[in-house]
Amino acid sequence: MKYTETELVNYIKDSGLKNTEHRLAILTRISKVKQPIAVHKLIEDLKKKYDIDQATVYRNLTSLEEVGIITRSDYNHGHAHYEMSSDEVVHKIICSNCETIEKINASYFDESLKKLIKKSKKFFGSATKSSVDIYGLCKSCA
Amino acid sequence: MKYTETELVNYIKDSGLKNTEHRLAILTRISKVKQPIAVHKLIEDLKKKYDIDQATVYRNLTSLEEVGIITRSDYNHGHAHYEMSSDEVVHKIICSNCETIEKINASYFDESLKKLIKKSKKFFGSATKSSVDIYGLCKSCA
DNA sequence: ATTTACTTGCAAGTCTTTTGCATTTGTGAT
DNA sequence: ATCACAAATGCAAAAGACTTGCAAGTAAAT
Repeated sequence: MKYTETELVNYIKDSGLKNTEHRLAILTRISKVKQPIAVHKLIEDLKKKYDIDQATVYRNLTSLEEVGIITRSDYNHGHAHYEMSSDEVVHKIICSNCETIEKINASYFDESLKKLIKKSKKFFGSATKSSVDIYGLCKSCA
Repeated sequence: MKYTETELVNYIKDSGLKNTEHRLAILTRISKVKQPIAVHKLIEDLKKKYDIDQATVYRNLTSLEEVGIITRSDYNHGHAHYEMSSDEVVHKIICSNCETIEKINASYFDESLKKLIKKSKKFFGSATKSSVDIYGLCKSCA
């Protein structure tokens, strides 16, 4: 999935947030990586190009997540990862050692997942996000 | 699932770890809660009964997880939760606000999950752990 | 009982994330 | 264009989660 600058700007504006240089830079970076990006990596990358404070990055990650543009996931590594939000449920396999995250297509999950989400809504109240994750060791780490 | 003290002691001994008072206390506490317990809660609980240092708790959580007795999960809250390891895949619904975690039975997932794990092994190298999680707001928080 | 490797407590340190406050900047109305 | 105001930012400090070095203690095999 590719995003044009205009698309990203519109995501921000339509959400009610202000379109600031830093906010757009953060979102652009997230939109350009194929896998969820760790916050420390994101900050490191952004600091190369912009004079940006880590507090700004963290505050923007929170606001962008609140409006649903990006999605946070922890992968048992003690720090958060972010990626663009997506309607389609993506299944991931995560290396417990090096934190490599690979998306896996498993559309045969969709039906049972829909069923589970429905059940969850009845049971809980709301269901906004779902994840199907497998943990293991990637070929380099095994 | 209930565990006797002897069972827990055997888990520890069979794993090659030493059966210390603290280690058993930690494992016992984890085994007695029905849902994954947050580390800060675990430390708080244990300090009421034992003179135990947080470093000891963290070190034991790591060692018990390494040998496979307990399982760590982060739920996008910035801190780890632990529960007894289990062969059966349990599906969970997590309240993004208050961190309530409820197990949900969804055995209709088992087959597609087996398929995905098989695929993951081929694709990645190994697949040791899997999770199917739904996030939302519980009835009190909605 | 002795030995040895594993455990623990303590204190300090690291890493991740948040917060208070003064200043700056988008954006909608004038 | 300019104004006004809420939203966003930088900086520095702090809070929260977790780890580490080291000396002392302990489980368990011999």
